Amino acid sequence: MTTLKKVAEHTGLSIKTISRVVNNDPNVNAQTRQIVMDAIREVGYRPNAAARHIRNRRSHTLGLITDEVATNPFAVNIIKGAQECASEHNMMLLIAVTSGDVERTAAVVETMLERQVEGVMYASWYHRAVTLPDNIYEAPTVLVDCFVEDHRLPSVVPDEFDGGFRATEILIQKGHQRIGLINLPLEVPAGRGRLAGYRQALQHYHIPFDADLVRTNATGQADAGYAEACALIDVANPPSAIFCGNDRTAMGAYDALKERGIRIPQDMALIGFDNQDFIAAYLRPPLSTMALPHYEMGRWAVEHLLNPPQSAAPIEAMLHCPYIQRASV
Amino acid sequence: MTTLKKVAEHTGLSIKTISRVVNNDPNVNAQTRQIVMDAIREVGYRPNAAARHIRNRRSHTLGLITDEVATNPFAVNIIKGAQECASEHNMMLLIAVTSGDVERTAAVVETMLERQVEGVMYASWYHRAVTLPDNIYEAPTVLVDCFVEDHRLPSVVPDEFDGGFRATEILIQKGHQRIGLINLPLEVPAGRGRLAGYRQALQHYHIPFDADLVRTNATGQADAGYAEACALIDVANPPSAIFCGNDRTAMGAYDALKERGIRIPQDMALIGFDNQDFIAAYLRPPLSTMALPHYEMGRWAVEHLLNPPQSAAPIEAMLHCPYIQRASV
DNA sequence: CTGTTAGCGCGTTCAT
DNA sequence: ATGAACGCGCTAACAG
Repeated sequence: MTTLKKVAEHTGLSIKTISRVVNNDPNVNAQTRQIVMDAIREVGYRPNAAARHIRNRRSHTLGLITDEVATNPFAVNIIKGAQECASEHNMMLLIAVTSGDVERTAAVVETMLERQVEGVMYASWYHRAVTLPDNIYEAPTVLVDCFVEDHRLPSVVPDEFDGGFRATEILIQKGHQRIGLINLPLEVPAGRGRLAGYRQALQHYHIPFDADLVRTNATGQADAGYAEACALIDVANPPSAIFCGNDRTAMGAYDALKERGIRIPQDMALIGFDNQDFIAAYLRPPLSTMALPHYEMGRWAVEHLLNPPQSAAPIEAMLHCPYIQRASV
Repeated sequence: MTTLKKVAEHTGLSIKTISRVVNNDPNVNAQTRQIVMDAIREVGYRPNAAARHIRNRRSHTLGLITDEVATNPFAVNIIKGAQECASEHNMMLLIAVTSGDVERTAAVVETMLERQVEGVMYASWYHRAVTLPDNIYEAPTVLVDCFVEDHRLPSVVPDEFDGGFRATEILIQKGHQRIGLINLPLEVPAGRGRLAGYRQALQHYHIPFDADLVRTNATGQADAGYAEACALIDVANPPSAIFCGNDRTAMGAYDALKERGIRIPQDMALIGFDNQDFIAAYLRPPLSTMALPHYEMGRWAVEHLLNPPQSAAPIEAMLHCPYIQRASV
């Protein structure tokens, strides 16, 4: 290993002078600096981050724990957002996957704490309440796409209500008056929030709410989406547009409509939610949908960790879900 | 911060004795050990990984650099495989995304080197040749799902040839004699390897090769897959089965077949490649396909870093692509 | 079985 | 502008 000492011996200067040069201390003679720089290149010196960490008491490290996100294509942009933001702030990311297991999470947090991470993020692959081990409170923490029941930890999640409202509004503004909803189960925030947004939009535009037009995709999968779409088509007074609780539901709905020769969007408009990679864009016609702000949540989390607000109560940030216009509306 | 010293003062013992307990040194009196353990709990001592790193000269850290994999749902299982394997070996993963930019990669490698990573992995989101900065040679490195032209670095990639061979063989064993191929471009290893496997299988089973049955999906996307499938259906003597170079191609082919009322798999068998999340399983009927061993490549890379073979020449490992049987064959 | 000494690579005193 | 000495938290080597 090449150390400051090596460079010092190589130049006949003191360790401290080398250190000054490495750290851009102005109190160094220009000539000396040049000599040192040359020597550094020559011997191939590289600072030792661990030693610096010990002295400066800063690890320049953030931990990112995920239940399954690293393994779930769905939410992987959280990693990208966090990583890029961290990198802009000279921080590195330590990652770990826990499969949501609390004990495993505790162990992972423990090792991160031993490494003196300056903050930890816990990310879920879908918006939900999570159970976390106690030791996570020992580090500054931000929850990404999830929250704890008692809201003792700051978190950043998608604004489901607003997304539901705007998805419905887009359909209304296209002239639709009967709008079906194939919702996600009410057990998840996405289901509750999007439904509430849907109802609010209806009310705002003076369109009566019709319970026959609201169905639930219990599994969130494409096959159930197919079944619910069929049911929706078969009601007495069928809708002219369907707001699908997620893109997989829409994927199933596409099949149902195509089988019956119902054209999208001419005969039936469809709007999805999630902007799920490799589905939304590749469906035929490409699916218009509300995007989940994964990348932005990742960034927000790092930003918040590096720049915590003074406020006493932990924040719950709700990020905007942008509309991705394609060809199904 | 709680240090060994604190615990030592708390117990009246020497620092070294505390250290022994923490490190499970057998040379400690059982009673002393108990006293120390209690004290550790009481003062909330936690070892400092950076200090250990300096002393032991081991960082217990591996770097994972990705061009876009962290951001690309497609290959994210590389992370999961690497992470799990690392974790089993008491190592943590430092990750970085470089978007394939060589200078950025050089900078990232530099910071990883400063942190004395014990190895670095460079992962690509699809099998291809990559250009890497010189400093990557300063750390033990494994390339994942990619390789350098001169093969100076060990790498692990999918066995494209074998996958192509077996995909074709599966179709043949189902009784098909005329088998179409919508291949990926020959510029990528996947295109070359899968085509070679296809031809080899044909030859092995004494089925003549017919150039009319081989088409190329230039973009690898679903819409081009649709077009090529249409073309294949329209040849004079059409195939009874199609081997699609990737699942997105198959996704497009599904649309082409459905439009024409051709049933899958009764009228036309379809086999994909990649086992792409949220596509293969959700297509109707679910797509039978060859899975890319992303998870396994991630594991292999860590294993190789932690347990490098003695051989002089860098290995290029080719991992098996398992057949995922669903309902399209 | 336990403690002392030394030193990992670095940066902060405080001198010179 | 430069350097000597000390200490960060930890462990290896060597006493005792």
